[in-house]
Amino acid sequence: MRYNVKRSRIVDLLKSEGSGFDVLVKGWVRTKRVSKGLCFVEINDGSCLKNIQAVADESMPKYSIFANLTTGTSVAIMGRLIDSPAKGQKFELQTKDVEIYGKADAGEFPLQKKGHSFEFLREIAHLRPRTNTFGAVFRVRNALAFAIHKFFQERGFLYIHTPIITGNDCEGAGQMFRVTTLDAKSANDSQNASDFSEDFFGKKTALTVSGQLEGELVATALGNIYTFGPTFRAENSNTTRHLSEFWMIEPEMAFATLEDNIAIAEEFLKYIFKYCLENCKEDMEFFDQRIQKGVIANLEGIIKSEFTAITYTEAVDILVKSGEKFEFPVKWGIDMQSEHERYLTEKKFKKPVIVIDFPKEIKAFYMKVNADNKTVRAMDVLVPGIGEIIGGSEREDNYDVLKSRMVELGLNPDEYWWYLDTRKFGSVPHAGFGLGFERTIQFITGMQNIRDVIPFPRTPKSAEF
RNA sequence: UCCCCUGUAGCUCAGUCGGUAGAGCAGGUGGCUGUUAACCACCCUGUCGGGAGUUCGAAUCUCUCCGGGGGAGCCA
Repeated sequence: MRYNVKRSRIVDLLKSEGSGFDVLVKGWVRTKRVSKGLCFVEINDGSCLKNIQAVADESMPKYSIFANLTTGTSVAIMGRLIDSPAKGQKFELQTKDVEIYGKADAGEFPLQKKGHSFEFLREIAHLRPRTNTFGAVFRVRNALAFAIHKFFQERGFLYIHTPIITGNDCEGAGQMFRVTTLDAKSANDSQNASDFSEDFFGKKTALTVSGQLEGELVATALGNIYTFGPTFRAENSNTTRHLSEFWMIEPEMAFATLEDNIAIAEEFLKYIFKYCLENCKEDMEFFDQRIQKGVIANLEGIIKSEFTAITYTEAVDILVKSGEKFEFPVKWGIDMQSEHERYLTEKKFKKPVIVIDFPKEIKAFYMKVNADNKTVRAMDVLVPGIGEIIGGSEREDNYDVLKSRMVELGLNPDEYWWYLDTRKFGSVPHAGFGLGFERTIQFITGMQNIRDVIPFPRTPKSAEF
């Protein structure tokens, strides 16, 4: 179809100031309704949640083509944008011409006009972006990614790319995916013989479980940095909160303490929530109505509230005195279970809670040890429904303490010589945290399963598409 | 990895005491001048997840394998 009109995005047409002019729309047929000599076709082009309704009657030259369009067909519609005479939409297209790009057989196309279960849609992940819910999810995902960059860029943080293939094993953050060019058998042999000289990198390598250590190296030169990239965990986790491949944001700040870390985490979360509410209004209303009632009010409440920060010791105290019957009894020194986090965020405080100063035994080697020599300067930001959304800490900046912590936890300091060097040469106090990108999308949208906030989820036994 | 639930038409699901399967939607055909998950009528649709067993007879009971979901652990 050749016209002097440029393709318009539906989002722009529906916001149009006036009407009565010709426009060209390209998209996919969502639904169709036919009466005698009159047909309504709704087109969606992904630019927004709403469809635009195209109307034609028998006087339109290509009416039979128009009236025979089926759900899923890709089309170009040329027509006049008019004020709709019927209720339900402000504007509609009075169709003058139609062209089919690609048909979609009505008997075969799996997406119907009606709602589908998310389980079913996961099996057709290649087509699910064409649904209302997933269109909205991916638009919010995009906005959130942009908001994160915007937040850090406005504050002078530099976006740093840390490696995806990493040579330092046993980072302690979880099981790692091996990266090798050896065939499966010799890779296994090598594992036992710990001989990787034949392998591509000449050493044992894996996909990163965190960019933090490398992030620290750069932060101790450039000041404030952040990473935003894919992260991989080979854990056999089967939950609504875990993926084998997910995206993580890790800011790292030189000359910063745990208190600075807490302040920036709170400001950050409020900023990105606000950005999504303001820039994805229509999609957020959809989530509020159809996915989880109250998500908008919940986010608005959080933006206005002040986060509560309590120490681990205080948290244990609250839990012990709560009178709740927990499956895992609470006592100082244990790691907090989901049920404990839930109690704090959902019952006790009913908002995000920051827990700090955890026992050093249950936290990572790089966290700064407090003066009491029992706890470390860690922080977990817990939110209702999801649990831990941010995990961070002030880092141990004392060379000797860090080295002995590594030994305590069974790590070989020689393998981290480059990390230790930052404490040897011009060491500075510094802090940072990690934010799970998908968990944040879950929290914002109210989507229950993490597999439904990433286009093509990777989970144990599942890597189709 | 552990615990629980689940698998019936393309989708969502019903199927009682064990007697060989059904509804809505989708799809097809026809009808209807403005529909909004349009409506009305008619038509089509099944290795009841696979295998084995109990039984005269299994969607239904038992065992087993596979898939899916939820919870837990691990974590973000």
